[in-house]
Amino acid sequence: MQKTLKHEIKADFLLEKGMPLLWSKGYNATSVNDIVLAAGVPKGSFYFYFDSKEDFAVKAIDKYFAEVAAPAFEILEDLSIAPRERILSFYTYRVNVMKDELNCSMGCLACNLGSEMAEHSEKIRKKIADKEYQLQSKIVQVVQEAQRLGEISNTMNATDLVTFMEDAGKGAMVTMKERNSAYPIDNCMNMIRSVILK
Amino acid sequence: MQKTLKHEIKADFLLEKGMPLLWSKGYNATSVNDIVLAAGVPKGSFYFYFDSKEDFAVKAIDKYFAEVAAPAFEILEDLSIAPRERILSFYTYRVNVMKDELNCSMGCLACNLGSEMAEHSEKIRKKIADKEYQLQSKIVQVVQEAQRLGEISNTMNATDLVTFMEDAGKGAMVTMKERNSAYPIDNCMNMIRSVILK
DNA sequence: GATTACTAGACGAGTGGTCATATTTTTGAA
DNA sequence: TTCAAAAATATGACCACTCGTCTAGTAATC
Repeated sequence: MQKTLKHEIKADFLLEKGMPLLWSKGYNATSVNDIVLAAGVPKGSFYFYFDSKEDFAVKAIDKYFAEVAAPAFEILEDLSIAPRERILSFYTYRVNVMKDELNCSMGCLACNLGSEMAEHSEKIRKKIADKEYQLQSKIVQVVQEAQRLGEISNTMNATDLVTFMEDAGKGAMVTMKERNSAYPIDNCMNMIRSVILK
Repeated sequence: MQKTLKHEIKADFLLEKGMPLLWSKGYNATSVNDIVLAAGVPKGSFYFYFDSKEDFAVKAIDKYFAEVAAPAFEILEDLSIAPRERILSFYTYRVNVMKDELNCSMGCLACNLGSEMAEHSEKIRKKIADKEYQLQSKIVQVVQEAQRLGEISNTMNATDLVTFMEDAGKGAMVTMKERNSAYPIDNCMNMIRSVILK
């Protein structure tokens, strides 16, 4: 089917209304009905704009990285700031976004869907793995730059370091949801600052 | 209802057969039917042994910590090993258990359910938070002991350190599932050894 | 015969997804 | 500029199925 501009705009509207549901309730707990209700659109229209619920989720992940994660990317690329400070500022931004969301309860869409769906949907798993790889590559570049400048010890492999930081952040988000507390991500931030990036 | 021994045994049998499903497929993707089918028990019986599916999950978490996590606890308490080595050995054991499970795809039951259900079921959230707190407390004790002996730097607060390690492990498990690879947990283990516990 | 242990099967609600039909928009020749 | 034909979009009833739960009943035990 040929996709017109109008088609794309309305599909995006569905995504805009449905993404928060997917984000906070997860894949299985969010029904197609919930999504069309939130968007004020008849049920039948959903399948005019998306092949399936799975297709919707994949596109929601795209949108999440394109919109929610985009401002964080910009920080990483701001050459007016020293590399190490850029990374810290990047993480601080992400932490603040998370804290703003509904009492620290939503976490990260990609992380949530990854944990819930990685085993059950290859399409979703691949999309998340792909997007996270892109994100990680950018961070690695900045870390390497910081290492070259001597801002960060260069005894560690940059990829290993970044993987570890990202994983720590992911886990901290899960714990945050389990405890209804911001302590895990604050602690994670402190640790990254004082133990990892030095 | 008065619970007889027989009742308890059969309930435990249901848990034994159902826990792996909950573990690998998650809460929403595991139906009561799946559970009774796996146990070869009539569907109607399920609600004779459990109040609800949620109740089943809570008890499965109990069983998980009591049985799957128990051998790891013993390592932590083995006074014949020096504290720092005890912690490393404790984490190594957990990593190996995870690697054995179905191509690194199952992760940790508590972590999985926490991520999926913390927002939707207060009972499940509390049970997980409670069990993880107990686990964390034990690790903290050993870390403090290692700090007292000078095996680990005592500049960091032990609770913060352990929270960070646990979170890093949790996140590494999610990434492991997303990538179908053991690298994240191996990397996490190396980082704990060479960066955190020193 | 009374009490307890257990179970079959049905219940209503909800699922993702389909489809025939209705409406709107676009098109292009008169 | 008009207007019908064609394409795009909208709609909600409907499908077959699964869900968690419960009730009414059978089987076992005392």
